Amino acid sequence: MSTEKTYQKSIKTFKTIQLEVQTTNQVALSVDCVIFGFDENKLKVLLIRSDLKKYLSKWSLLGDLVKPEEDLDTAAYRILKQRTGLDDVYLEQVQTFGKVDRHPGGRVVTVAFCSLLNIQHHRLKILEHELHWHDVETVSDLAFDHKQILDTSLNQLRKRVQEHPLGFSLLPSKFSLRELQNLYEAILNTKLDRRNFRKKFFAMDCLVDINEIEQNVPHRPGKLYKFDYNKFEKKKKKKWPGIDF
Amino acid sequence: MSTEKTYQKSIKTFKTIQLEVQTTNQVALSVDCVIFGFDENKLKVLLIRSDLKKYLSKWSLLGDLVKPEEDLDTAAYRILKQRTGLDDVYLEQVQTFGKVDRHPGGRVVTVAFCSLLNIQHHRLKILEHELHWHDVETVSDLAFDHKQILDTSLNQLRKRVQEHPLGFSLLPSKFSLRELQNLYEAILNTKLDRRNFRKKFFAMDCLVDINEIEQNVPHRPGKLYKFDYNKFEKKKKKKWPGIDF
DNA sequence: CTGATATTGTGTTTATTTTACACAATTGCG
DNA sequence: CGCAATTGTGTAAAATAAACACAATATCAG
Repeated sequence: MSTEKTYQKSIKTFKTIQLEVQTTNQVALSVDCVIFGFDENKLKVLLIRSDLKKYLSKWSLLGDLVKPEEDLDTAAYRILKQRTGLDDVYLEQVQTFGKVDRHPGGRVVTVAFCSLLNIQHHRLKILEHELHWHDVETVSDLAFDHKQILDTSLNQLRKRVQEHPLGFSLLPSKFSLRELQNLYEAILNTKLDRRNFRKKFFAMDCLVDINEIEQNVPHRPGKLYKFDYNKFEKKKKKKWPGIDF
Repeated sequence: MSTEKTYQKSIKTFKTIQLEVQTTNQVALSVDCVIFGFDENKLKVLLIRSDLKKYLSKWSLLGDLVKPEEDLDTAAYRILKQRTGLDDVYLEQVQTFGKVDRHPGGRVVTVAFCSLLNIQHHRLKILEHELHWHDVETVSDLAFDHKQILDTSLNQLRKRVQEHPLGFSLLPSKFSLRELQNLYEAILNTKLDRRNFRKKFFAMDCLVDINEIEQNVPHRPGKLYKFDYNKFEKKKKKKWPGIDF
């Protein structure tokens, strides 16, 4: 069942239970997943059409109520699995949004999760629903407070991707350095110096040359690499405390 | 399932759904505050004795259920106000903890907040309750999953304090450079080079010399400074995107 | 009041990291 | 076979971070 439908269901009964809620101090709790992808050199986010009356025709994040016997991250993984068929993706809690009036149907506190996945691997299940990948740079006007949640998640992603090797989840297992750079430029929304970028990653010694090259490019083809997590771990610098204002 | 179908179902099974919503889609939500202080050159955390039977004699964070008409941060501020009498402290959401079995009394999801306050200013109200400041380095064996919450909060504090001028909330408004360095060393649990530390802060141009010196120290007294947030904002470096593995 | 003790205040040198930048080599295509 | 596009490569300059020592000033003990 989609988030919206579940929401609706609980909303229908909201007024009746409101008194009870107030006396028991309980609230509805949901999880919303900000699912990032990378395609056509753009950072994308996966959205679904809201079927809530108030938000008719608006797009929203993928979410659902948390079940009573379900951990938060379990709920997030469940949503990912239901929507994309995937269960081995990167997933991380972002923040919790709990403004009293954030949901038109009543008090629903939501825990936002961020996940990264490779669009190429999961095209199939997407078309079944009213699901679409949206260019993050042009998204606006989402349902609920989902724009705020997206912005927060994107900011966090920008920060974390500079310190942790998250980006590789968004790429095919074989990739060229140009693709890698395009990814970073898309996430950070900036231009990076090509030579320094290459130098940085080669110095990390975490890219394995697999002796293949790009195919069907109208120019000199680049070499393909894969990411070696173990090598990365060994080489990454231990950041010891300084002040970095 | 279509919206219409959902609607019909909710009508037909109204009472069932009402019960279901109440028992399956709602959880208790609490806020726990990790309140850091700084005294005797140690980083401290404010804890209260748990009154839960299962956790008798154990210490726990300061928390309370979120009220149905209360925003999350409002709840956190309320707890701070109740416990310390303070309402102008630094407060930031850390993370949400929602393991199904984290609370022995049933499902309680908790949103952790971190706050920083100056112990000197708030000694008075502390003694009224079973409240104590504990050295963070030696805390262990807290009630619930509060040790995990503390660890997570401390890690986040360590990270943020290196990028933002949070530390000043923990100091008196007038402080010596030695006190400032002791604070950073306590938070980061490390030793810093004194000359480089001073150089760093003076280069930031955010410390105002107030022409006073320490009193009653058995050695050459240091000058006292106060922190100027506006100057800090102007001077802080714009961190432009790089990769920093 | 004098010497012992403790800590402040201060600059320079070296090493490391980051930035800026240009040209030859390889492929596809017409 | 020449044109267009992009890869692959290195070095010099600039900025930042790290290491490090000694004179000045206060309290305290006698």
